Amino acid sequence: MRQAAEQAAQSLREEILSGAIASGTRLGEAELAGRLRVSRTPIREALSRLAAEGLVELQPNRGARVASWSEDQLREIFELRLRLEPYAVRQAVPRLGEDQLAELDGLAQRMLRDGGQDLAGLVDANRRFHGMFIEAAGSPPLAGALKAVTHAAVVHQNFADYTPDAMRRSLHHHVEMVAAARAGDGDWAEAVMRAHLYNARATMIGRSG
Amino acid sequence: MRQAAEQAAQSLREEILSGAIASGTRLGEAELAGRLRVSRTPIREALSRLAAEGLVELQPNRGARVASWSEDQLREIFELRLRLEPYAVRQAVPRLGEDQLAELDGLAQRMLRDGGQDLAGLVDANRRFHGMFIEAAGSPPLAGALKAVTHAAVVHQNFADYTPDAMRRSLHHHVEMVAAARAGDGDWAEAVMRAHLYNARATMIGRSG
DNA sequence: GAGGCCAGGATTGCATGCAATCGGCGCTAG
DNA sequence: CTAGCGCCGATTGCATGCAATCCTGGCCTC
Repeated sequence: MRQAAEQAAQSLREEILSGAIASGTRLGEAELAGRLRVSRTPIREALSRLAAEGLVELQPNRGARVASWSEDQLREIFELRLRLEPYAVRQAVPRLGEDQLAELDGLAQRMLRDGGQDLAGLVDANRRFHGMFIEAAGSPPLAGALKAVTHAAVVHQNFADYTPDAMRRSLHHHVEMVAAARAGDGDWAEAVMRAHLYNARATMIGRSG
Repeated sequence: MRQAAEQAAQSLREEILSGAIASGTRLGEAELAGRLRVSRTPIREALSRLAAEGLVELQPNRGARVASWSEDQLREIFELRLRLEPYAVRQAVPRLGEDQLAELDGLAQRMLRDGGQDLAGLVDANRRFHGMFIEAAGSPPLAGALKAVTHAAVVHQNFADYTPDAMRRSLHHHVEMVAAARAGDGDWAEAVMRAHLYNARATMIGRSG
């Protein structure tokens, strides 16, 4: 996987994770090849990878579709995030530099100020916020496991379902997490992340899926 | 990923997970294509997937190598297994049928009887043993996360480093886990798995890597 | 009128060919 | 004798072509 294929994979990943391509959408090789201006070979390679990451589902001789999740699976995904992501945050806190803290702060403030008006922007900022902690934890295996779990649709469908109260709580959690990180208090940050995820899970489970 | 590519991926996975191909080994596309009797295209697709799974490392224009792990990463991998695998066992226990219990029992007994003489056989049986619990947990996201974490070399290098005492404990843990599962006692099984992993980790950390 | 079947078009799966890049070796200069 | 440069074989990356499979619609049969 290199240049063209890598780029194609990244583009698709981005589009799926941001919600630009809906769950269940069919992904034809020829169509993608035309759209991304490469031949089908790198497209196939990209789809292969995304399938291994769990973002798309491949059916033999029947092409690829953007993956979708049942409510049970979403519940399970939160269970796993609860076991991994607070841990990741704890590991990350002592490793965050001033640059990263500033960026996290910026993201948290921006999300809070916008208040969930711009849903697409929120999804993206939220993804980057969580991603930065995972990255900063500095453990490829941990990052891999979380990538296998933290799927787009979760984050995305999620925000669409938030009540105003849940949304407010969520946005304030981000800010609090940055404060904890800046204070160098891993316990605190970990606890906030845990609360953050329970809040998200409750929102999700009470409703559709 | 379908027929030839799928088969190639499975073959390679098997060879890597069983330790037949050592960590760091170079995987040339042409060589693999010749050995597995397919063209380079499905090989490339297979390597792509295995890279996403973390079993091989792809360097642009420089081919693929079987992944290897630093001691820090191995430590981290155990940390993650400890967070996921006991949970998986707990979920699995109430879902195990008589057939599966019998198979688990057979594996545990066989490993115990052999006592670590046949290292390759042990690695394989151990992999199947753990895999059955993960499978039985019935959660694709959990299985995915654990796959991203439970790499071959870990299990493999591991057994090679076991002291006789640690080996004995490990093999008895398997038997005890089956007893717990048969008793339908998820708490028990979970606790045994936790002990099992701590035992493995201690073995690994005290020594090289 | 409904259900099954067959043909045509579309799509995937794989093999092959060619351009681009990399690594190793020998050559030259200092 | 050593360090740096450039060429050449080897390998990867991608595009294209062809065979196999699948889906869709229209038709025939009951």
